[in-house]
Amino acid sequence: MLGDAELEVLKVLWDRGPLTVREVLGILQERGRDLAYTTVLTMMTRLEAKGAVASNRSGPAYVYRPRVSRDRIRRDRLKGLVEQLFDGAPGSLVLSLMKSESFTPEELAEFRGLIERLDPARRARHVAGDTDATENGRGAA
Amino acid sequence: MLGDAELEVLKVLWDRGPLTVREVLGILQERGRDLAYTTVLTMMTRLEAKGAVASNRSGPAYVYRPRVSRDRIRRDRLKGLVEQLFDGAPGSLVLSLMKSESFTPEELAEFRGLIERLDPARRARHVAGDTDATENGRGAA
DNA sequence: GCTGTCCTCCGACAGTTGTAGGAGGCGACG
DNA sequence: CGTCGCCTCCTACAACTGTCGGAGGACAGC
Repeated sequence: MLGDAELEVLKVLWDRGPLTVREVLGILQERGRDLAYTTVLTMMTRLEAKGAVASNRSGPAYVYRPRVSRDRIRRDRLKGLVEQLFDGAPGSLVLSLMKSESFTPEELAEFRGLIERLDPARRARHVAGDTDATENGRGAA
Repeated sequence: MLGDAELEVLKVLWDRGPLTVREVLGILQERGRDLAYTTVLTMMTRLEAKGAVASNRSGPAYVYRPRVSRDRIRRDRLKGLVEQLFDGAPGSLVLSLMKSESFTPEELAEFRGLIERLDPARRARHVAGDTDATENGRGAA
């Protein structure tokens, strides 16, 4: 759905809050990304058409803000990848990643903690129902 | 790089070994995927142009076989996703996935084993404290 | 030898994405 | 008042992807 360049713009909005086209352009240019003003404008217009951002006129220019969270996009991409290449089994993905990436001891510790929390059979400690419902429900459609 | 339809064809080749265009077409049609012969031919030709498959004439038709492994594609996509959306920190991805997917006890056990293998130094040590995932860049701490 | 059946090659065409130019509106300023 | 600068809108266009049709070669069977 979202292309690479579109995502790049969306990421700027996630990181730096509501911004105008010119501001986004400026930030991207600081990073060495050399684009025309209208290119960024097109990206943001398309993002709005796709429902990924919203805008409201404020002063001379429109100000855009994200309408989808980074977390939602992350989950969607992850889910797509799992279904497309890992037979729908997220565990395969994790295994694949663990085999091909090196993790810091901190990360490993974190995983350990997470596993503890996810596996009540193993350690029936206080498994607080911390299902962080950060966003709208996992609707079907 | 590879589009969805191209990947679909490649997956058939991974699963069912060297095949002709007509055989791939047949398999896809069995799955309810209704395509023209030439469409599949185009996919396979493009896959070959991209180096993802190889072919050799054998009898009346070319027989195609994968030239890139499923594992390679998996790793590449995973890496792309990590860089694009998880700040280059594979740990963030794993955390995200673990938070939003439910795993079977078998998978969790597998992860545990994997963690042990990846971090032998800490094998016996139990991590104290609740390292809260602040999700910034890894290492460099 | 003509026809039917496969196979490949070439070209086409629409939709998406990345990139941008030019037209036209509007307020600031000399 | 004319011009500059900034903003949006519309249009364009190339690359990539998904989808195919028709031309043309090779071989089987009548």
